[in-house]
Amino acid sequence: MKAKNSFDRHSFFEDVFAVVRLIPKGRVSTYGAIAKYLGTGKSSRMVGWAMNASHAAIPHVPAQRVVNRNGLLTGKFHFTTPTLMQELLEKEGVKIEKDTVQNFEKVFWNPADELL
DNA sequence: GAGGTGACTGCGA
DNA sequence: CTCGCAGCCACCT
Repeated sequence: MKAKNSFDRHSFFEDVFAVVRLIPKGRVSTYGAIAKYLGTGKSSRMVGWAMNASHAAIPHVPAQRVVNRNGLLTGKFHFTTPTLMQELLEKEGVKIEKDTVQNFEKVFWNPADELL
């Protein structure tokens, strides 16, 4: 196939990036919430996969604010350093313990609830 | 163009 | 909370 990059056309990556960038500082969201908001619904994997390309997104996407439904920093190994994700969140006021967001229900930000 | 992969989720136990 | 199973779909080779 042609060597088409994700940026050759309007892909849902951009939609994911747009939503993630809307996450307020000190808040976090989940892949499922974003997926549902975008309509991908059950395919929350696609959100995670989209985040895989977030490093190349401009402006930068605050992927550290996106965790799985358990509040676990599942994607921290995809950052520059495995500790960067936690450090960024703590710097924003989000408490992290054992790679898990503390008070997750309180800092959770649901796009389908806030944006719609 | 078929097959493999994955930063996930929901449900049952 | 943990463990296991199945479904899900865009992207890459």
